[in-house]
Amino acid sequence: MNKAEILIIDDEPQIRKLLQINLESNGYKVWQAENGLEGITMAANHPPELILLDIGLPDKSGHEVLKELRMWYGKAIIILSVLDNEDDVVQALDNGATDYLTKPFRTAELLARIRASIRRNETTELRSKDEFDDLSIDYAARVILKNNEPVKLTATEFNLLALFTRNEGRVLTHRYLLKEIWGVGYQMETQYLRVFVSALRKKIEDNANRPKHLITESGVGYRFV
Amino acid sequence: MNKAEILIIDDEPQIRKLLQINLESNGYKVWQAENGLEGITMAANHPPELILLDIGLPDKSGHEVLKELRMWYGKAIIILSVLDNEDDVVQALDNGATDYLTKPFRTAELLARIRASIRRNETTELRSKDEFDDLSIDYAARVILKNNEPVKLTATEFNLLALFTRNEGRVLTHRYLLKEIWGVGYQMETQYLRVFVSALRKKIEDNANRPKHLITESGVGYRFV
DNA sequence: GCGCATTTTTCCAGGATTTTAAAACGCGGT
DNA sequence: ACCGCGTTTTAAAATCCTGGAAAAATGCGC
Repeated sequence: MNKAEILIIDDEPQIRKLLQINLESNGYKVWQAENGLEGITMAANHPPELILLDIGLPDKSGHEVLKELRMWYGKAIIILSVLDNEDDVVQALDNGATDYLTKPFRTAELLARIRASIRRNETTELRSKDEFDDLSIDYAARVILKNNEPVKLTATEFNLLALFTRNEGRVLTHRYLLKEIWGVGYQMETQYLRVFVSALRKKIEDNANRPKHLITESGVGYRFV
Repeated sequence: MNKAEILIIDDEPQIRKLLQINLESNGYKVWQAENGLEGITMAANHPPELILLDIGLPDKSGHEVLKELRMWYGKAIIILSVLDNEDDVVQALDNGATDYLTKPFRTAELLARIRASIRRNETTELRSKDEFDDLSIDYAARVILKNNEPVKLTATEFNLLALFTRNEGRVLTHRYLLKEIWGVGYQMETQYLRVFVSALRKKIEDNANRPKHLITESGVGYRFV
């Protein structure tokens, strides 16, 4: 088998070095980033088979990085952390981490967990970019182009649109959209959706009164076409 | 969503009880087996969404059970063990275990790892669709195609049609249809059905006067063919 | 603390869907 | 051919849902 590529995102050079030696001697190709932003960029330019992510990064919390990666990166992300806090573990796993290991970790176990994660990769495939007619969306860079012109969206607007484009053609119910963007507990706040869908239509539709992308399914939800 | 089913294979009754209480209070349906053989049989007769497997079983070593299960069982298997032996972890993961937790485990973490594992199960599942002659229905996307052209249905119309297609060939009584779509208390409102069946026929039949899909069973109900 | 961008609330008009009511139809029996 | 009965169709009224505008609250960077 040819070398699987692994990206390490960790601010401690010693840890990176240690991981690099272990991984390379087991036939992996290793890339390194020393903070979250760099890691996201590298992953976007050259998506690896697996990401090892330290949760205690200097620029962004590892949880933030994890969430951003998970918007478009479908393969394995293993969290490494000095924290053995149960809340962190739960939060990371619920944000889409594949596994969570506490430092110091046992090398053979880490390698086995890496093998297990890569083995299960094949099924999931997410794109980091999408094109729809006059729209293009880059999930990693969080950039939208309409007729090749950049469109400025707020954070919530982008998240909502990304959720739609990831589910092209499907009806997404009000409950589902609210749960995904605002979290459980907001599932009754349908007025939020109206406001934000309306804002999105103004920005991405040729004619917001006659939307061709964001279609309302009365009584159910919305659909992106 | 309906309850995911989890099978516990563990010889210690206290552990099974503890797991059962935790899992059931989190909305899972729990099955139990007290040894490897029984576990394999139960999993074969009624494949669960996830298996919790103790590695220290009396009849076979848990590693054996794991290998046998993996010959045909594709979904998540989480290993629970009192052993914190690195070799056991590595062996289990390399034999196809989804995860490995050491007893005593933290409950919230176990639940999070279960959620993560079940989530991965789902992504590999196919989208539920049905095809009937000139009609195709995608339940998740809420899309109907007639001769490959999308047909616009209102929420109630779609729900009603989906109920019919899920029960192809069967006569559904007026009472049953009304209960499923409008709820108990509407079982006398046969008018509603007549109005909506008529609307559906206009949209999905070639000739609404001579329906080939939505057949009237006079005095009883309707049948989808 | 101030100013700006964004998110959360509120309100109401207009639109779409569901409900209600009534008329038209089809079919078997006489 | 006519009647009766259940079904289908139509169209109105009632209800519910959505979109727009804009004020209030919040968060964020300086």
